[in-house]
Amino acid sequence: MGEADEDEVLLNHVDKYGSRDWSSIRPKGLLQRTGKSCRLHWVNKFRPNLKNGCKFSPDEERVVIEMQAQFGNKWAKNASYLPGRTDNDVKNFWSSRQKRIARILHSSPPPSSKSKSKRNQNKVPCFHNVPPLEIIKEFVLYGFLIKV
DNA sequence: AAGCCTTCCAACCGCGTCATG
DNA sequence: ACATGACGCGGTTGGAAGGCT
Repeated sequence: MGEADEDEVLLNHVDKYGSRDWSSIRPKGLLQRTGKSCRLHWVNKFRPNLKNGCKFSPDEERVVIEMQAQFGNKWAKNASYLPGRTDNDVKNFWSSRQKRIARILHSSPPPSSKSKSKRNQNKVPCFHNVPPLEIIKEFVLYGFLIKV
């Protein structure tokens, strides 16, 4: 079954049974995926009013930063303040932003994130590849974070 | 043109919580 | 009260795509 077919089955199922009945999908033989996997896929791709494929606006970035400062890594909660964004979206956004800041500040990346490519391990972070405006922006945002 | 590097995104995994029997 | 199964969340990983050297 192709990916498009799987999506169609998933959408039909949600249409019929709603977005809370995930465990019955596999037993019914509709899909080989677990209910958990189906739910995640639906939430991240098909949930109504999703902003698919567009980058975070400056306003959205600001909200993420403010909410993260207020609630911490409560991505589902933080995402609830961003219409059309999922917890995964917010989490991914924050994670890549943290890596960028860590690189800019010459500090090592977060220890928990296992570097996926060994070739990056010896690379010294530097400003050379970062556009000046980006550096300023990140420092402004980082300064805001420290202050909060 | 080719290889390297970064970023973005989708998905998996483990754990906590909640509902049900 | 307890066991079990399902859902939801947060951390993490891996691949694709595009930019850079």
